[in-house]
Amino acid sequence: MTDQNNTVAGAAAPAPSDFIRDIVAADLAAGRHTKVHTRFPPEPNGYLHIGHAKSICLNFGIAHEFGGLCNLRMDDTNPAKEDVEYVESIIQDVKWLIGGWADDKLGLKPKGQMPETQSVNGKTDFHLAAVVPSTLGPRSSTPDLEPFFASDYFDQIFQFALQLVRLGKAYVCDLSPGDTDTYRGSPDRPGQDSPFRDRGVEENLDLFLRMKNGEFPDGARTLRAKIDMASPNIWLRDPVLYRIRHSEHHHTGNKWCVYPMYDFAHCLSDYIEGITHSICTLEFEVHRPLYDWILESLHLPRPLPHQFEFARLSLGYTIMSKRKLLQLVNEHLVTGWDDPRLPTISGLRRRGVTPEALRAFAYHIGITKYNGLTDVAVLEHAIREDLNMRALRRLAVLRPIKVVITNYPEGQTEELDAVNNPENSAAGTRKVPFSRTLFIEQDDFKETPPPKYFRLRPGGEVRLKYAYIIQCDEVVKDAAGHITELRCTADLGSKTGGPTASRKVKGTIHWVSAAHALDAEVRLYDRLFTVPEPDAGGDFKSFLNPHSLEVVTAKCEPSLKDAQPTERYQFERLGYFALDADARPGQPVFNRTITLKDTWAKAAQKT
RNA sequence: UGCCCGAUGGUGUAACGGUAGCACAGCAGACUCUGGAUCUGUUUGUCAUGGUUCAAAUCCAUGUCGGGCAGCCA
Repeated sequence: MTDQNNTVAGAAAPAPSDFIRDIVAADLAAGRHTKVHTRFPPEPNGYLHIGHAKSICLNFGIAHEFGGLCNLRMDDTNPAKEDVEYVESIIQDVKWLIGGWADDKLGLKPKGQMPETQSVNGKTDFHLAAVVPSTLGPRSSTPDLEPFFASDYFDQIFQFALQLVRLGKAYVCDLSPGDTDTYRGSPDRPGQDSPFRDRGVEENLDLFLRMKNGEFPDGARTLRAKIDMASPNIWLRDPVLYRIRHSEHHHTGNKWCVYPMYDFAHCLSDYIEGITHSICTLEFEVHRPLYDWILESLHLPRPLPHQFEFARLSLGYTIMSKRKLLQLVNEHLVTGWDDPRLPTISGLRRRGVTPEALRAFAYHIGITKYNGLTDVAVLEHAIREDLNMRALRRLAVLRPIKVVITNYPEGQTEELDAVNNPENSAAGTRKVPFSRTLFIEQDDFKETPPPKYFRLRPGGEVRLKYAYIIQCDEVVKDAAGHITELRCTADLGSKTGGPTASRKVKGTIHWVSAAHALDAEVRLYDRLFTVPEPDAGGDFKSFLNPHSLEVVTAKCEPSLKDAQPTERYQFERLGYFALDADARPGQPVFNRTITLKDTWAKAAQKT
């Protein structure tokens, strides 16, 4: 059943529609499944990025819209590349992204729970059902839950391999890695049968067991499916199912020295968990015949999962390859996996992007089989739209220049009312202190302004937001000719509610009272790369933007001393900012999540 | 020169044989104590050629272009 009232980000948006959801709807309508069950199966060999976010939103979105479940599963069949650090980050990122939206669709399992052996239609079968955190009772009686791990199924997968051998559909091959390559042929040339292809079942069984028992060194033998070495599909040319790896696994320790390959483990993991729709990216399309072959060869008693593929996300001016992201991290070209310049979920979170914005983005880009390049502007729009509604407005000056209001009494201070969020009157107002000496933005004054510039200029007027209209009388410079101070007079009647308050002045600028200003470190981020497709060719690192981070000390209105990490701020006329994890009491650090749209900057640039 | 997949404005997507729509971007204007937000208007598109049909973005054929596949990675 579809639920048309479901929305993506909690915002009023229609339920998404795409070819995969159409298939799910049709399968449900035709009674092929009574309940959808998807899964999100990352390999814990890196942090999740926004491309994974697309997949998470798809898989959990389907579970959400069709009343199903989505299992979180670690696809951990390669001990060499995986680590618990990644497992933990993945759990955190998934929970954060689906929080408040699809928490009740997150399929987990009791900690340590393994698949159960059951009998279905007289056949031995393995199954591991999902548990959803929110469906559990009081906390005291709830078991600890954890994600699924493909490595928890190594026993069952091994049994399935044995079964395949008994059926004469798999054999132990002694070919070296190099020879295996040679025998495989090439895309336009058929392969050759391995000389070990016709080993008897008993010999295969014996050898495979001995592989498992550690009798052979790494790479000495493999277990291979017996399909067709002449198949036009490379993946059907007797693919390797198991390889020998004497190495410790982050989840199973030293229990195993043979590990199943992705193709063998994945379809069986899907089956064990009762997955109905196994959704992955396009590069696995050619693997689908193998996925089906394995499952069908085993004559399994329960309904089989089916694989569907969609195009992975490519986003302008960034990279999505986990290998390359790892390289940036390892070579300290960024501060870590959660560097706010990275497209990782943890980086975006640290930057101040909300899960709602990411979900809205995922909704807007859609799901297809076309490999396109998504304009970053789509992401930026989703972030701005979300932050505009929730951010508290504050006054902060990033690059200060001193202004003295010469007709304002020395030592006097007044508290002016400022609106917290014009999009939401419930956010209320706050007081902002005003005094004789202020800071304004350097950009808001031009000694020789360009055409259509309507900020402050010598002899010109501008409104100070929430305060007075001021006129610039004098520009004070140091010996080197740098402007050190602007001396201005205020129209003392122009304060909000005052007699001349309604005077029309073209420009309104932000300001901070010097005596009351709070210093804050502000990190200004720009795109990490200088070209739209850093991945397209050449050394991606040569396209790194040398100006992707600029750190300034800003002058902030005093209320910002109480800034909260969960809160989002708009520094008026500048952009959206969030408190960074590096902030300490009395030493705020803000990340600029994104600038405000700046049509003036664009117009000024054109000339 | 094998197999698989794809192609709709600048970008991303919808239209499921019957008026080519939406979003972003762009442009123009209105409004504004944020050159923000909001509102209005607007430029631009079915890869090509045939065929089927009263009717084709949609079905068929051929071609062109793009992506993927030769890890004991996932």
